[in-house]
Amino acid sequence: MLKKENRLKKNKHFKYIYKNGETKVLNKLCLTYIKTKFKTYKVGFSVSKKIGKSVVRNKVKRRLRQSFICLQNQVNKKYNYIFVAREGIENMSFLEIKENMKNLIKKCELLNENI
RNA sequence: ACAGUUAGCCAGAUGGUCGCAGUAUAGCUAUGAUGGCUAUAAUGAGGAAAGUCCGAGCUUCAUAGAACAGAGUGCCAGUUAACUGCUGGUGAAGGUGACUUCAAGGAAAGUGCAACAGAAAAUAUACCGCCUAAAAGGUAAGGUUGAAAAGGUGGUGUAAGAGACCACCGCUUGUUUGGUGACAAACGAGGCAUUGUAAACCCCACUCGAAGCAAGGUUAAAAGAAACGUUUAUGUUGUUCGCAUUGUUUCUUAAAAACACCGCUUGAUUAUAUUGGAAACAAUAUAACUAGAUAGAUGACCAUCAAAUACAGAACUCGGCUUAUAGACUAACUGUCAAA
RNA sequence: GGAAGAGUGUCAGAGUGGUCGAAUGUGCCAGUCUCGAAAACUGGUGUACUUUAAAAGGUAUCGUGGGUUCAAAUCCCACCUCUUCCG
Repeated sequence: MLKKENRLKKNKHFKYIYKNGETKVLNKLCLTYIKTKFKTYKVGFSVSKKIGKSVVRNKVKRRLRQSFICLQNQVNKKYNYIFVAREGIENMSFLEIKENMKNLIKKCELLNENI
């Protein structure tokens, strides 16, 4: 799991990022990001009720978290991120999601490959 | 062997690497705050956690108040904290059977409804018919309609007919016996009057105050703006009475006006044994403490088990009901066929 | 987590248990009008299966499945889907 300080929690923060951040979409995964005001970066995940029942939603959320943990060290740490799942993601395997996330971050030019 | 009925049980396991949650212990740090970080330890979703359909605990709302309205239940006995639940029985219906199902009081307290068709839909003014020569009547056997037509079948009887009378069956009703009781059986009597519908209104008996952990409480509580109101407003399910509070509500800014902490998990708890009971269930003894999150904890990868998983994720807590469900197992019983 | 409400032709939306496949509007089709269109006016029109040479007919269907009733879109029960409200 992510550490507590790296999680987005407040509804207010989510609203702020949605309002002011930039959004990009790739293959049923959506990323909204903005420069951070906190000491470290923060990440949030959003999975809506459209995707399925609670079991399915939990599964998707866990896979998203796990994929982010794998990419954690390669990501630019001066930004806040929200990942939003779209319909169809429940049929993708873990590896597909991980690969997809990596490409999405690359597309936003936030991937720091030197570190 | 095949086909079934009932009851019960399991809900992938083991090992390795990384990672999460609260708890306990130790250390470091220092917040408005019971905070934050690191290490170690053991623990960490279900049989339905689901639907929210019933019932309770718990909390708040005058005194837990009054009346009317409203809602629910409905064979009998037992059981439970409580229930529309459960257990056993009675009756009815279904099945060859094991067995299963049932909102199963009252239509003789009253009101309503029964379309179309039909003579007539409940007070029979009787259409065709039958009978008396006709008139005026008698008749409810036969006909047609309809979901339903005024006890049924067979005889006696008659002008023709009719429970008018008789036998059997059904119905109503009385007594006796058995049973705690629902009810059953036996023996008589009536001579059939009074169709169906109460998951139509209703009557009878019993039960129900309301809202829900987003309940509600604790600490702290700065500045600005708007709306309503001056005995109104708000709360107490609907209405009336009665009662309580004295301002109430909303928005903006700063971590924040709770997004902190309590409520929150030791409980009608779980496991085992014994006793009582036909069973549901109850009593006693011993042992155990077993999730408590708040953008919301169980995941990712690898190996083995022939193969590999269905329905599905705690959100204050229990007892039921209902619905979803791959695969595997246990026990008892029934029918058919074959062989001995 | 808790509390309410809704589901009827293509779409919107009425509907006392009985002549209801079901008012009305909209959409679609045909006609009148016009040089041609629009508007207006008139008439028709749900879907599936079945039967027939065709017309006319028959059966089912008011979210799904049961029940009460002679008879259910309507009454009762269970389930499914959608919507709204409570910080």
